[in-house]
Amino acid sequence: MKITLKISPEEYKGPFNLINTIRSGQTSQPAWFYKDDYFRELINVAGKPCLVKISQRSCKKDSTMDIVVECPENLEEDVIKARIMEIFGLNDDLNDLYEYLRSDPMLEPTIKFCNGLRLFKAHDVFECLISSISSANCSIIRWNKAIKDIKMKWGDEYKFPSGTFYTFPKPEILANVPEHDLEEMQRCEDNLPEDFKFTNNLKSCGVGYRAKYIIKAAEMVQTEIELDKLGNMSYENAFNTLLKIPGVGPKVADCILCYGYGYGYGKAFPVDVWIGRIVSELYFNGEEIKPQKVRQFGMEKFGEHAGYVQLYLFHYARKSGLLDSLKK
DNA sequence: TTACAGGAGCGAC
DNA sequence: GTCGCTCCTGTA
Repeated sequence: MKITLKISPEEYKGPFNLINTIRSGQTSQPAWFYKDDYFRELINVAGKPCLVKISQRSCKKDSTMDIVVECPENLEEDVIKARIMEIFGLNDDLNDLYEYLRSDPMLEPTIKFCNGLRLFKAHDVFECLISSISSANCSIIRWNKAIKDIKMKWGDEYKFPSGTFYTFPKPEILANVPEHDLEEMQRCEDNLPEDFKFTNNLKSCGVGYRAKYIIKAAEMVQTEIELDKLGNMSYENAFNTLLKIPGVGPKVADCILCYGYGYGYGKAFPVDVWIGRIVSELYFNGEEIKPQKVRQFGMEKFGEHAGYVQLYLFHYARKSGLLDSLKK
């Protein structure tokens, strides 16, 4: 059945820009599929797979969101709305954030370049974990494609009037997929034609050497790591727990806490080379600083706003040309 | 064509 | 604990 609803600017604090939020490359999930003015994704709402389509009328910032939900049975509007509010960071108070950003001359310019940009939270923390592992040492385009490939190959397929969508596979599925084409070949008992292309393995999705990390991560979340409990731990505890997973270092762990769990972990400050260069340029006269120091600096200086500050600094640098100037 | 960019793992110190 | 090499793929 089909449910339509709206979320108006009066329902959240500060501006919201849907396109920028979805396309900002946050590792909670790949960008949603875009067609005919609507961004689309299959979301689990109250245990039901629903196709959620969202459009923000015209390009005007702060404009109302039009939402169409296709789901197998009737769902409370409030439940759907709460889920969407959570995913798009609409419970975060951006007026409060902007007041904070304006108090620092280095951060103040980020506001006009990132207006309405919000944390894009995971709708599936396991997907966020694997997305974040895949993003390491990799471009946004590449890891987005990899995750979409994984969903198509091993996710559950759901057909809706407006198209076919896939869930992110459960850990027990992903833990058992072949790592590379040799392993896939060994598992085939049939007589295959000589020129058969092996494409049902993780490496064929473009994750490269991270394939073995992904499989191991999928195993670990079924045994020693309980993703559901991470959200209730102290930040340090959750961070150290995530570091046990292969392929998860400090940057990836912070991304998972920031985008996967949001709320309590506003102080996570994911540091990649770009954030390192930006922080160095803005606060240390371009002097080279080690990532660990940048992380410590970010967490101490920006406190509970650290996650948003890193998001805003990166996009400000991208759009203002600062990033290009740092490449030289 | 080859060189390099991008985080994390790993072995050497 | 820190250094430097390696992993894979896309891009220049």
